[in-house]
Amino acid sequence: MGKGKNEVFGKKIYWHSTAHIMAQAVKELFPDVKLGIGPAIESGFYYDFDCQEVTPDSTTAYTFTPEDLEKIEKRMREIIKKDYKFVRKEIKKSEAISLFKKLKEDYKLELLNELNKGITIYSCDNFIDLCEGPHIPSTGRIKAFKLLKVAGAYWRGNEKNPMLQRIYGVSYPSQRELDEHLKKLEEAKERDHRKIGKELDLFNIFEEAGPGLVCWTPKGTIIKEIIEAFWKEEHLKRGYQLISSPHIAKTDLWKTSGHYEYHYEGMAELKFGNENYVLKPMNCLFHILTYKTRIRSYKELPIRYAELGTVYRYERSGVLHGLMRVRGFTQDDAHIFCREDQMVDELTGVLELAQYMIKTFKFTGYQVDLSVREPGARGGYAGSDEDWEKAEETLVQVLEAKKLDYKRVEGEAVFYGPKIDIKLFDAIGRAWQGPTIQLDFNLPQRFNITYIGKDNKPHQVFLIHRTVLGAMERFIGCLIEHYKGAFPIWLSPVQVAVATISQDLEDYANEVTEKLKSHDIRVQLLSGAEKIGFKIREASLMKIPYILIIGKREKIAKNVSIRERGKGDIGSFKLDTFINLLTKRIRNKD
RNA sequence: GCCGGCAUAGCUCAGUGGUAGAGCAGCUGUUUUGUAAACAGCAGGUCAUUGGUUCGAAUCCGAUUGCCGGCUCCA
Repeated sequence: MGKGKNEVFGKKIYWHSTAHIMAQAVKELFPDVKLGIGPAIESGFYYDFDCQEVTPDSTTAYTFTPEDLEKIEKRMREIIKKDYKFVRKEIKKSEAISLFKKLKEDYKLELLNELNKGITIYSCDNFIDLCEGPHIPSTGRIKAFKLLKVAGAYWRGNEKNPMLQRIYGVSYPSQRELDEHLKKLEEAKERDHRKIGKELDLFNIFEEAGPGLVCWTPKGTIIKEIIEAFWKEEHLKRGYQLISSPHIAKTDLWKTSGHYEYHYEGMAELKFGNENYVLKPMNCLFHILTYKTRIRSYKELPIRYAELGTVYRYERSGVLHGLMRVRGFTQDDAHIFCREDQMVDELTGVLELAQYMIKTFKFTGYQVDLSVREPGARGGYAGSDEDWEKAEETLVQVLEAKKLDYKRVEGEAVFYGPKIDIKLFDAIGRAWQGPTIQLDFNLPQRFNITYIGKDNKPHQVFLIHRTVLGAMERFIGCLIEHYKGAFPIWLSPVQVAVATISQDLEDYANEVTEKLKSHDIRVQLLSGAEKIGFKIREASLMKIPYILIIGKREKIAKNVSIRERGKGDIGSFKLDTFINLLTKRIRNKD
């Protein structure tokens, strides 16, 4: 299947039909399961099953074993071989209700309750399912499939509902395409930042220290520091002022902001002397206090405070994931205090900076979401309807001016305002929120953040919270997967390995190493008794961009022999020539 | 937090009720080397923790912790 729009559509039909075949097989093998839903997803399909009745005496629901999956696959093959037709039928709601009542499909009945017209069912041999369709004509069209994993999933995604068993799978019109898909999944594992992080010795998360708390190694810290230095430089260029704030603040401050009630689960409170303090889950309050240290004139605005601020949030144990979701992380935070007439320029500036970051780090795939309110939802949101409408209008204006493809997502906004979220993808296609630009109608009110206007009267400021990377941990996690550990030279913890062929060449190798160091190049000398092949292998596995081979010939000619990552031996050069080439590449973030 | 799986040496992994294993890494020695792994020896483990079953547990059962895949959550 290609990438054309029709074919993508076809893929969904193909996968959805395979989900039906799977449901049929499961129902035949486990007649007491109740069906949930079985849609096609980004890459494949799933179907949810309630297994409570499979073992009616047990207090816990039956769960599918790997052996069950094999049995289900076997049964699916038989159904496919029979080449049953998928038959579509439109029926009345009342008929549908009595049909699914008879079948004891409680979940289908629940879905039916919310449907009014155009109710269709699909049958295939003796299997009937409530389904909008469309489907492929017959089961025989499925040529290759595999069931991949089984997982728990709440009915309708609500944790108050029963947990169903979800089986994931994928199918293709040929074995070759299926094999390619499976191979891609295998290859994606090689990009996993947790694996690469260990191999390249970039970071650790110690059980002894606590889950979700990252300890950067010397190599990881180099990467982090370089990114942070770059970040600071770019912010100063753009009129931001750097500030820095402590890790804790009095609980009362978080009560004033409203965070205390709302964010309680994720916030850690501690006794500090005789008073209660909160371990900061965000940096904004310190920025606001700094703003409020004096009366501000309209002439001073916009004020842009930026900080690489480390925050702590209690994330539930099941959601932690390497560097991508942690409990302590450094936000590349900034707060912009501005007037309404400055909003468009400020938002545009932030969006441009975020795009510049993405471009500099050479991210190709990302997604832009415009997160707005739940339609019709009234309570629980700060700000007036008018505020929200105007804010959305402004955000749209900015996005369209930048000609960005974006998706409007209702209900994704936070309670205090709408936002633009930029999502980065990991190796297996999971989206992680990186940069975010959020408008805040809440804090300016609660803290009475104002400026004195031309009219000599106080006006409420417009507050923008924003990150252009997201958080250092997550951003570097995405970077590792994006580069597969082969960082561009400006970010590489070790930029050059100097490898001697025999130990009597150490003098010249030292001379080369010192010269590189004097040009601020990060260099590692491999001067041990090992053979050159061993040293090359070591340096290659560490993904060092350049390896300089030092042998007798090089020493006599005062040359270095160069191996470039991904290219191999590129020949002998004068050291100065190499340094020029290298410093240019570093400068250009090539 | 929920569902399922997993946890053996620094790393990658073997070991299904009867004395804890390999490769790599480490240390010591030999080798002095020309573009992705030289050779030998040595050392290294309360089998995550904990309770139970058993004459006997890495192995079977329970609890806890952590990790993995989902779900939910995520200012």
